[in-house]
Amino acid sequence: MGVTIKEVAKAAGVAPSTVSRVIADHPRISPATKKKVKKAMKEMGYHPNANARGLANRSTQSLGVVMPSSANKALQNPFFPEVLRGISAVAHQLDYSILLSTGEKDEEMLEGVERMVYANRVDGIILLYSQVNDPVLHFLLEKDFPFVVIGKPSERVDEITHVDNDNIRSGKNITNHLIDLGHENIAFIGGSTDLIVTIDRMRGYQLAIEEAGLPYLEEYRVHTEFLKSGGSQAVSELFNLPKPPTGLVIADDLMSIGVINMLEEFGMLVPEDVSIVSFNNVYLSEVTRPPLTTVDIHIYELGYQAAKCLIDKVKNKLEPAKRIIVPFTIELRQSAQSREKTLNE
Amino acid sequence: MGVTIKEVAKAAGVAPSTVSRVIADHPRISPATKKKVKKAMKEMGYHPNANARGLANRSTQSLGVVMPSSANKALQNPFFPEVLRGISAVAHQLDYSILLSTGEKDEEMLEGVERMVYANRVDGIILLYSQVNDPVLHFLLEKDFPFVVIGKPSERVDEITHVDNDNIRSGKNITNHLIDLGHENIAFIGGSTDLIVTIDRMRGYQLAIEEAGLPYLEEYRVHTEFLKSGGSQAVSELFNLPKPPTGLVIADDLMSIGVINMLEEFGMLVPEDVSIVSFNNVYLSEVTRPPLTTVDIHIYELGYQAAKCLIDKVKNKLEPAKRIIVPFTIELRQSAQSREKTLNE
DNA sequence: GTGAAAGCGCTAACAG
DNA sequence: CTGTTAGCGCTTTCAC
Repeated sequence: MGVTIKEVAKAAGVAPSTVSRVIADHPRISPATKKKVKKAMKEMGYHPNANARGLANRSTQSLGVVMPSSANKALQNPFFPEVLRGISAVAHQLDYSILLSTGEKDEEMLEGVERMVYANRVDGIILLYSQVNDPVLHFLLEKDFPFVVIGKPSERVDEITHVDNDNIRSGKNITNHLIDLGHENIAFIGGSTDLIVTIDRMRGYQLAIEEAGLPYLEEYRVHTEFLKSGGSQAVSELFNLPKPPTGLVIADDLMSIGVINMLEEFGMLVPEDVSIVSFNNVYLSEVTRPPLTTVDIHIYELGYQAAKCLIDKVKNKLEPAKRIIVPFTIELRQSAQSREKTLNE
Repeated sequence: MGVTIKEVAKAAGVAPSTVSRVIADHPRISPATKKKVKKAMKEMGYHPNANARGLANRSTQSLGVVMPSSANKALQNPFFPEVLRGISAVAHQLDYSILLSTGEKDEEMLEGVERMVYANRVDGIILLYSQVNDPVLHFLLEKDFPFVVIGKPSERVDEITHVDNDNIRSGKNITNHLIDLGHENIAFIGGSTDLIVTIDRMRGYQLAIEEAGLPYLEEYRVHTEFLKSGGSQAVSELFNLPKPPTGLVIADDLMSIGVINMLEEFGMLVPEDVSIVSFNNVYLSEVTRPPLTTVDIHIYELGYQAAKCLIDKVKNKLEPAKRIIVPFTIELRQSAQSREKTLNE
């Protein structure tokens, strides 16, 4: 095994506790011994043992990150690597490790989180999703374990630190963009209504539609699992309505790509026949054809802020619950065009 | 903090070591005490402390997973979540945790791995990529730390346990598919030649081309960073050649999607004007338009096998180096069609 | 400013 | 089969 603190101590001619103090950058230590010890550490290639440290001061310097269940294909959404990038950045900077947890089924996920918490493997946890009635959330709440969620918690919003976008407002804004382009029949396509993000974005859509005095129709709202076979049917039904939509608000870029391809199969072009706007601005949305008009939610920043909040919270149990709203911007690209143009073609 | 082994011992009226034995499922322990202890554990909500365990028996029950640097957009490739799924599956099953490491720059990545190793945070490491002259690989080799790579190591192939596909053969097969379809001018588009996977797939392409007596031309080989702006130019040059290709072998599905869109910009359709085949069979390749003819490399299985190998190796330092080749299959879809058809249209 | 000693929670001989 | 006794490597009072 590696060099231990004792060996360093002996080599430097001091006590182990002194070496420990040097590691911790203790104030009351003479520059001379400090230098001496540091030299010995370097020469011997000393590195503190995380386990021993953790055991001695009941902390782990690591953060748990919980991805959603991989049962659906949602995990393949580039959202996750991107948010991980943000988390990693601060973790690396502040010398934290990242423990990843996911699972095929919901039950497996809970098990994973329980293990992290019970075994004392992490100091805190970041939830990369938010859905109604989440057993993981309940568990964390019950154990009073430090955690933050990316997205808006489905309950106890004021007691749970979370980092989110204003999805209602962005939903409203992006829908308004379609309205400004002259569209009057605008449908909404989103994923599971168990996800808070879907709910919020649809709510924004609703607000814009109603404020503009346009019809907020049941038939205009489609909820389908990401790109599943059933999705194709749902979308086709939309276009068999007496008044098919000319504009689509879609809750996720990846879904948009799927929908665009479905539409093409039905012989409809985007944006010539139907305009599409969506959310996230993942990298793909820029290089797909047509490039997507989409809400940039600044995924990296979501991860970055969440990690910072969590570390604050971990270091100070009394840190109050915070809500951080990361601003969004709208990327205008080619998937949406004016209704006029649509008609003239 | 949580319940300790001592408290359980006292409650069950046995010694701590007995409790420890029960936890470890030690053979020589009477069913009676075993039951008694288990009952106490359950009642008190006991969970062993991972740190203390690790410290006492110098092991961590966790695996480090190293993703490539996030400097380029490669991280957004659905390959990674998918391979993580495979790793997670066995990790969960065998009660291992997953420590994730990545970094913006190469240097940061090395730092991350060093920390994992030096601080004794992981028992072994999985490298999710393989490139030439990788400092991380060198470090691991030098420290003689247990690790496996997914892909083919750039050096010391026989000494390093790795899980890979036969990328040369798959490259050859899929190129042959294009040849069988009657294509004679076939180009190759791949990412960085620092990546072994690119090299192998191109090599397969070369073999097929040469075996068929077709021209293996310098101008037919394009290496471009994934979907970068430069990529567009490189691709356009390809089609300004005196004999532009009618078939494209592309080293990665995501790249294919980018290329298809570029081509469309130039007014060329896939597969009508040019046929495309590629690799990985990520979920997107099935729902994109056209669906991609691609090599299914069984990503999940790669992760699954890698994790198993690593755990074997961790448990038994003497485990010999292995090479596991995960078989590939070819998914025939619509992005490639016969040269005849191409001409007739 | 530094050392001695106790202990974090668990495991692993060694006895018996 | 089970209890006793040492630690694993580090931190942290408490003295000096």
